Amino acid sequence: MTSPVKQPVTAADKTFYQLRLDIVEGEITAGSKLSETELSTKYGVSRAVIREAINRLESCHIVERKANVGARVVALTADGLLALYQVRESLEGMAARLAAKNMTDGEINELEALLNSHFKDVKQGESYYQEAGDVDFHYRIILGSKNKHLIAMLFDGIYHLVRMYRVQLGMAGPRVTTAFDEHKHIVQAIANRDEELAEMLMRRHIMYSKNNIHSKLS
Amino acid sequence: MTSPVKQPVTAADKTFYQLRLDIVEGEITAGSKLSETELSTKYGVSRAVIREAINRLESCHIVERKANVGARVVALTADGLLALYQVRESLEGMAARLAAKNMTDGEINELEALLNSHFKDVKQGESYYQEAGDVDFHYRIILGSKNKHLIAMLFDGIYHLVRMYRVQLGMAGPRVTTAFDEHKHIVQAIANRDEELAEMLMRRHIMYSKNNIHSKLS
DNA sequence: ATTAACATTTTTGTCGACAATATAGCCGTT
DNA sequence: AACGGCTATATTGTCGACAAAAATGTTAAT
Repeated sequence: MTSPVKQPVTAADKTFYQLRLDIVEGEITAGSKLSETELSTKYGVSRAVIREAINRLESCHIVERKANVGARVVALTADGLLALYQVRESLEGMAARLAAKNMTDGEINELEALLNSHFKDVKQGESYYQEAGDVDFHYRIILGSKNKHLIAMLFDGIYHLVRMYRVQLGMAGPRVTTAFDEHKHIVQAIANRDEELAEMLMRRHIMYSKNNIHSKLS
Repeated sequence: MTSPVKQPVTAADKTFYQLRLDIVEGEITAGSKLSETELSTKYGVSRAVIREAINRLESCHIVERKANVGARVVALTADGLLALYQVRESLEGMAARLAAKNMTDGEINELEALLNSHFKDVKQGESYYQEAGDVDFHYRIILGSKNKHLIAMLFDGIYHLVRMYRVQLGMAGPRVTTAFDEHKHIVQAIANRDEELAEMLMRRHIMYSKNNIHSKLS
């Protein structure tokens, strides 16, 4: 299988990834203006590649641009986070449904193995599960949907924005113990090829996550 | 209310809209290669603006680009259409749910009025309902969700692709008579603020549409 | 005849400069 | 002092040219 994370080949690619990283990780602060000339000197490339990178960031809804004025990093608001999670609930719910339909038995076995390894970590009190494990879990289910559009929307769009909120509003990772059980039930539904249940459980899982985060904001 | 269809201001904007139109309407045939120099002479603009237009088309998944090779218009396949409708079912279902929650009473009244005017047209055997009416109906519900991401994904992404399939695979418009009843029930659910039902009916409505189209393909 | 390597040509990627537009500051008027 | 218009300045939009990479065509060797 070809890795879904394609590595940059052109300068505009590299600049795009770097710029996105710097924004998501908060080095370039939310709401700030993106000056093309300034960035071109900072990243050591021409204005043309900066423009292309900014255009792509605009398509991801990470920056907003006004014609003849310039681009700004999006502002982070509670409403924005809510809207994001509404979309995520919808798309990942569908992803779980399609995964129950389209994942191979081998892929499901791998998913179960992944979950077992997480279980051991959680039991030992390790924090590994906190970030990468959760992402990996959702990652595989989304890929398991085998739906190109779904995969692109979530990986290229939603996930970076969600991470941006997580990092910059200083939220902790996913709720470790309870989330693990939810993951377990989702995998069970997928293994049983129960599309309806898989979607429903995934949606509830994300709703819980949303409520958890929303409570920390207000 | 400010119109959600923003008009082009810069040359790159205009070229992007024109190019998208030419592709969706089939003047530039699906699967064909997009030569930057060729297009720049054809549209009478510099290669830079063509490049920007192509980049934006790539973000919409209307063209695919390989680094150092070029861009091609996407190929239309039955699987691709299926994937599209899966996403559409998910997103528009959520849009209906959110519309039931967030639309104002005034907006709902307008929606009902729109449906009534369609009803008269359908009764008189007019074909107005065929295309624009259906689009307008879905349009308003999506806007009624008040969710920025949802609106952008559907309007900028999915809808143009769906139309591209419709036009180029020579499908007729929506199923007039039965679809009308489905629309009516969806509006009823929204007027009753029944989020659950609104989502479910919208999903079924799109599923029927998918099945209708899929049967014509095979 | 097929293949491999090389040279040629075409196409994309990148750059710096110019043109057009918006922003900011200044001046004069009321 | 406040407001309106004007000028200056800075930033974005567009262009043509150069560099780099891939595709094509040609030649030579097996």
